[in-house]
Amino acid sequence: MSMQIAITVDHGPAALASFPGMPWMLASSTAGLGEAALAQSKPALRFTQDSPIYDEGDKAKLVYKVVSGVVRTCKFLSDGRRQIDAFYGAGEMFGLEIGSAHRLCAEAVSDCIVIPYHRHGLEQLAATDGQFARQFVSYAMRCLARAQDHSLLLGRRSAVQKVAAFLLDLSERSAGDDVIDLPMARHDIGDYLGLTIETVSRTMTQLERDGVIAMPTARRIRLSNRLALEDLNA
Amino acid sequence: MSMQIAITVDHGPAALASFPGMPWMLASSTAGLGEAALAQSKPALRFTQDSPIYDEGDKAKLVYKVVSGVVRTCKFLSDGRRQIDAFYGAGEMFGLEIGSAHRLCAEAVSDCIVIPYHRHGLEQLAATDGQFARQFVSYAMRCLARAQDHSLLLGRRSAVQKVAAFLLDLSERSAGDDVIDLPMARHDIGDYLGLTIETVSRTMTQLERDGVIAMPTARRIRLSNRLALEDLNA
DNA sequence: CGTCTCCTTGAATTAGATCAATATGTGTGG
DNA sequence: CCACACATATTGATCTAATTCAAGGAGACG
Repeated sequence: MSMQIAITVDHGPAALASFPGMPWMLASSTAGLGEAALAQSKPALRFTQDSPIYDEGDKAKLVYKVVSGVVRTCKFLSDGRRQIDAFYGAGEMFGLEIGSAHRLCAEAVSDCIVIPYHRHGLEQLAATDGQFARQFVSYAMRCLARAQDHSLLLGRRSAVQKVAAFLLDLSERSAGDDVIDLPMARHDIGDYLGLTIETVSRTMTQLERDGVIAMPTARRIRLSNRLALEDLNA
Repeated sequence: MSMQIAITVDHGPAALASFPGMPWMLASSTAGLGEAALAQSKPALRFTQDSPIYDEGDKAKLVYKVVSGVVRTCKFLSDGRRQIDAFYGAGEMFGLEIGSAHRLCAEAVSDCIVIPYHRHGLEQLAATDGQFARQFVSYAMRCLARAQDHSLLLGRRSAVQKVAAFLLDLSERSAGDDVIDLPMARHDIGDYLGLTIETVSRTMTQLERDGVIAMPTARRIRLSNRLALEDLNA
């Protein structure tokens, strides 16, 4: 079911600035100039778990920012298998494209709220505001760095190394907390790491047996031995 | 051996514009404004096969454009294994970073000539010239798209699919020619696709047996049945 | 003509996938 | 609150694609 309800959310400058871990523009620099105009371009949208936000090939007229929840971008193969390209959490942007169409699809991992912006508006703003444009580039380059790291992970690492890196990455994203609440299912983790759910599960129980992590519940992970996790990836 | 000789090459606007398949700026838009200033910032450099251009962690003060030959960017793991992130051919740029240091190392796949530009100069130009800045973003986004495709390839494809996709990509880069002259060794192909040299070799001979490709020599591939190759990836 | 590097091929091994079953929730209606 | 259905997660038993280990070829170059 593709539940998509337009709701009213305060997303003026103040609200935007309050999102934690803001990785991108719209936070500080352009609070005066573009912010207001852009923020009011569209109401926030709510998506229920697993509902599509846009599909591969859809016209890419909007760019999104996550307010709450988690979004995944992915591609499907003809045989139904899926590769998840990235997860996006609160404050992160997704959906920006170089061409006219989306190259990946986006789906709600959990129930989530996102704010859509007109891509055209962003581009115009970037064209007139130099500082904004620089943040634009910076954002793209950071995405690129992430994608490169992901490639390295997928190409030359064992299942344990992949899972370890994934957990460390998640921990880092939640301010380095040792306890992680996984917003996504094993299936998602597998499709992100290029593994099956069974291998993900087995690997995690093995890490638990080795005392490297603890799993109070399937969705809650405690990094009991962060050093050991880091050592796995060298 | 790290052979790196400064040589004099005509790389003024005319020479630059003549590189085929120019994927980036400096070609058309800024021929008047920034081009001349940037082009004269440094003499072209020659690197011999397998010599390093920069290392992971080096200060990223320069950005490079390939004049001739092929360059690879890669990361090394503690166990000595290597993941090649990308290959860059004539006219392509590499070495642009978001932070102060290079996140990958760059090496000459074949003997090659590259032109270094001052990153600072590019950034300044981007700050003053809107059109240049837009091409800058466009370049970063295209790199991102490539990296995402690469992730998909590494995560969820079999050896044959990887090799097939690689050959098709190479062909596309050389204007869709059915005959490809591989500039890189099997080792490089393996490290790019997340496979061993043996698997790359076996896979290619299998493709040859199936009549999908022909290999007059190890480094020359003819795509005899492009359709079959494309079908492999669906 | 030998040496070195790169490529191919073969046999044995293994990490991870697949197939199949059981467990652990989690929400629903009685 | 319990019983049931349904999702998601774990665990076990094979199977297989790709790696690893080990020889041979085939060019390139002095």
